[in-house]
Amino acid sequence: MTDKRRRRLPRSVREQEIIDAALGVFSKRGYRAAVVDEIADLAGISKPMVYLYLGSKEGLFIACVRRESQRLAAAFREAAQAGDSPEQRLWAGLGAFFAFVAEHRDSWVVLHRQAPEQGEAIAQEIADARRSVMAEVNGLVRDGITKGGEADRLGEQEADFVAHALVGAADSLTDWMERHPGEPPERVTVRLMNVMWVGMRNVLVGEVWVPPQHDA
Amino acid sequence: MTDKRRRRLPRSVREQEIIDAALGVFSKRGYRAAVVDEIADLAGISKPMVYLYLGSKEGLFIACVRRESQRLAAAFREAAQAGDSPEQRLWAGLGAFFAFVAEHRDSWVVLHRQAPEQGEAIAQEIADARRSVMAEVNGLVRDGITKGGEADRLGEQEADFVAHALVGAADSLTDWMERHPGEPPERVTVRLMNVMWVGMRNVLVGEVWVPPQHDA
Amino acid sequence: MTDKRRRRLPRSVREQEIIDAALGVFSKRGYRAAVVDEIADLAGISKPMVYLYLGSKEGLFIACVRRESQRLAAAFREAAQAGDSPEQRLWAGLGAFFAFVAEHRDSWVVLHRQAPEQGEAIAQEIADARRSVMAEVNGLVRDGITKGGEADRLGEQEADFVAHALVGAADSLTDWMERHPGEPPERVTVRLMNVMWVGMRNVLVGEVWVPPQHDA
Amino acid sequence: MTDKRRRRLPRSVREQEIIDAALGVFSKRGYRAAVVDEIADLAGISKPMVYLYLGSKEGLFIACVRRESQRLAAAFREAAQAGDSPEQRLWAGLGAFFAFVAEHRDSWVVLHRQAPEQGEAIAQEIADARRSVMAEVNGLVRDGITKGGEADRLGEQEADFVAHALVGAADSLTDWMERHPGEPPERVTVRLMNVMWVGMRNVLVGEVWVPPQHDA
DNA sequence: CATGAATGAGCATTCATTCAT
DNA sequence: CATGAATGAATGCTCATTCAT
Repeated sequence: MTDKRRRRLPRSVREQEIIDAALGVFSKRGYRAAVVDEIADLAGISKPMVYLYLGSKEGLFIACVRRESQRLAAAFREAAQAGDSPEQRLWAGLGAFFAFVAEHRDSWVVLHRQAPEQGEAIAQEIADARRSVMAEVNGLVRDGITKGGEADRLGEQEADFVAHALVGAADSLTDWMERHPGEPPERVTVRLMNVMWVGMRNVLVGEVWVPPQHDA
Repeated sequence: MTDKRRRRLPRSVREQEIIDAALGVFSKRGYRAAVVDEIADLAGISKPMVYLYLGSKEGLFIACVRRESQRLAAAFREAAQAGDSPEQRLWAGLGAFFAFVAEHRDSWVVLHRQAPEQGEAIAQEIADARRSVMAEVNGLVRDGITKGGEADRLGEQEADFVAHALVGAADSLTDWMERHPGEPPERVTVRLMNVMWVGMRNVLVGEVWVPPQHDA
Repeated sequence: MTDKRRRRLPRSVREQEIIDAALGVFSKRGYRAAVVDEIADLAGISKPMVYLYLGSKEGLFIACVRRESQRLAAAFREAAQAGDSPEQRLWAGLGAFFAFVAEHRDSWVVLHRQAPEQGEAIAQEIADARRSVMAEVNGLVRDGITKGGEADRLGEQEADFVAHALVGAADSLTDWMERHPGEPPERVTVRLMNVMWVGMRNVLVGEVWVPPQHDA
Repeated sequence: MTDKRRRRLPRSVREQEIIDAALGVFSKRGYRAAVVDEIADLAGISKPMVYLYLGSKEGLFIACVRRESQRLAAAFREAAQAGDSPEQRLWAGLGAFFAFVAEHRDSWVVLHRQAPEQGEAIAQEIADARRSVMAEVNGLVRDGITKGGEADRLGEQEADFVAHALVGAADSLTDWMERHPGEPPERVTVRLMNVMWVGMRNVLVGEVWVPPQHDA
C-alpha cells in the first residue's frame, strides 16, 4: 500500500493479499466495473504479478468467491457446533452468519449480490458458492426446528423456503444496520430471531396464518 | 426489432419502448456490462435515437430506475387501499409487492440488485428509489400491525427493521421461486406471511424470543 | 493517409482499403509484430473501424490471405488460358505468376513466408491458400509438359515436385530481383524457363541426370 | 528440463544448449512470437541465466543465426571439397546443402524464413548470414558448371541467378518432403539435379529456351 | 553461480458518444 | 426525424528485462 516498497513475499502470503485487494474492489465496483489496475494498486504490487498469481480477472474473481464462501460456511459450522440444544445451535449459527454478513460486507456482496451473468465459469462458481452457503443455513434450519419427533420435521421444501427468507432478511438488514450504527450485531440477530423464529416455531405447532377474508 | 421498420411513433411511446429495452438489458447484464448497442437493437432503433431520447447511458439507467420504482410503489398503494382491515391491507400490499418482484424480475433486479457504486447521479437515483420503495413497505407494516392503540404501535425503528427483513426475504424468495416453478406467487405470499406475520404479531403481544442460555 | 480527413466511404471501398493497409503491415512485420494501430493509420482511419470491418487481427490476416490467394490464382488461370500450345500456356502462366510475385511482394510474403504457427484458424487459412496456389501451378506443369501421349505424362508426384521447385525458385528470385533492379520481370521469367523448362523437358525425353561416380 | 537439475556446466556447453533451445523456439514461433521464458524452460535453466549468457532476446537470435550460418557454410565447403570433378563437387555440395536444409529445419527456417524487419542489428545479421550462404552456393555453381574454358563460365550474374533458383527450390522442396515422408533426401537431391542441372548445363551448351511465338 | 520475485511498456479489443448525411 | 460512419478513451493481458537473495 503505502510503505510496502518492493517487498519480497512468499507466494502464499502475496496471494492472500491479492485476494484481499480483489475482494474489496469487486465488492465496491462489481465484476465488470472492477479494474485490475486498482486491485494491483491496492495490493501494493504491479499488474503482471496479479496475473502471475491468479491468471486472469476471472481467476481473481473465482478465487475471491471460493475463499469467502468457504470462510462463511466454516463460520457457520463452527458456531453451530458449540450449541447445546437445537434452538441454541440455530441461534448461534444465525448469529455467526449474521455477524459474518455484517462484518465482511465485501465477502457477502461478492457472494450474494453479484449478478450471475458474467460468463459460464463465473456463473458456475457463484452458483456453487450460493448453494453451499444456502445448504449450510438449510441444515441449521432443519436441525434447529426439528425437536426430535418425525412430525416436527419441516419438509425439505419448507426448510429451503425458510432458509431463503432468513438469508434474504439478513442480507437486507445489513443495509439497515448501516443506517443504525448504534445497533450491535447481537441485537440485530436477536431481533431477527424475534421475528423469524417465533414464526417458524408456530408454523410447527400448527398455528398457521391464513389470508383474511373480505367482510361479507 | 422484428416487424418495426421505420415506424413513426410519438415521442412518449418510443421513449417507453426504449426504457423497456434498457430495463431488460440492464437487468440481464448489469450497468457496466450493458451495451448501448444492444439496447438500441432491442428497441428497434438506431443508437443515435437512443441518445436523442435519453441523453446517455446514465440517462437510460436513471429512466429505468425512476419508472420502475414508481410502478412498484403504485402497485403497493393500490393493493393496500383495497383492504378492509389493517391485516388485510398488509397482506394485500405484500401480495402486490411480492407479485411485482416475482413477475417483474427485471425491474426488481435493476432496483435492488444493482450495486449503487456507479457514479454519483446513479447512486443517488438508486438510493432514492430504494428509499421510496422501503417507505411504502414501512408504511404498510406500521399500519398493518398497529391495531389502533398507541401501545401496539411499533416504533419507527421496529417497523423499519421489519420492513427490511420483509423486503430482503421477498427478494431472496424470488430465487427460491425460480427453482420451484410449480409454486404460484399467492402461495409464496401466504408462506411468507406464515413466517413473518405471526412473528410480527407475537412481538406485539409481548411474546418475545430470548436467546437460549447455556446449560449451567 | 494524408489528405483523407473524415471521409465517409461505403463499406466495400473502405474494406478494401483496410485490407490493402493490413497486407502491407503484415508483410513488413509478420503477423505477431504487426500492430493494428499501424494498419489503422495506414488505412487513414481509427482502430475501432478496423475492428468493425474485419472483426479482429486474425480476421484482418485471413482477409488478406483470402483476397491475395484468389488474385494470384486468377492471374494464373487467365494468363494460362491465353496460350495456344501447352508450352506457351505454361510460359504464360509462369510469367503471370512470376510477375505477380515480383510485383505484389507483400501478397507473396504474406502467402508464402508467414509461419503457419499462428493459431488454428490462421494456419488453416494459410495452408488452404498455399494449396490452392500450388494446385494452380501444378495443373500448369502437368498440362504444359504433357505432350499428348499418356507416356509423356508426369505422374502426380513428379508434377508436384516440379511445382514446388518452380514456386520456390520464383520466390527466391524475387530477392535476386531486388538486387538487380535493371532486370525486367519478363527476362527473369525467360531465364527461369531457361533453367527449369529445359530440365523438365529433358526429363520427359528420358535424358535423366545421374549422380557421377567416384573415379575408381 | 528432464533430468538436468542444477547441473554445473562449463560456460561453453551451457551456452550451446541455450542456443539449441533458442533455435527451436525461434524457428517454431518466429522472432516476435518467441517467448524467452520458453527458451529458458527448454534449456532447463532460469531466465536470468539466459540473459547472463546471451544478453538479450536479440542476442539470442543473433547467436542462433551466426552459429547456424557457419554450420551450413561449413557443410557446403566440406562436401564440395571431397569431389573429383566439378560436376561431382556440385552434386556433393548441393546434396550437403539439401540435406542440411531438410534435416536442420529449424536452422534453415531461422536463417531463411525470418523476415529481416526486426530492428537494425537483426536485419544486418540476417542479411550477412544469407549473403554468406548464398555466396557458398554461388561459388559451387560457378565452379561446378565451369568446365575449364573461359567461354563456359557463367557470368557473375548468371551464377547468382541460378544460385537463388537452387536455394529457393530446395527450400520449397522441404515442404514437399514433409508431405512425402517416404522419399529419402538423396532421391530428392537427384530429382532436383534432374531438373536443375540439365537446364544449367544446356544453358552452357547454348541450348537456350526461347519464348514460344503466338501462331501467326 | 543461480533463481524467484517483480515491473514498465506495449498491444488487442471494446464501448459510449458524436458527426455528416 | 433517423442513421451509417467514425473515434477517444479505456481495459485485460503479455513480455522482455531486472533486482534481491
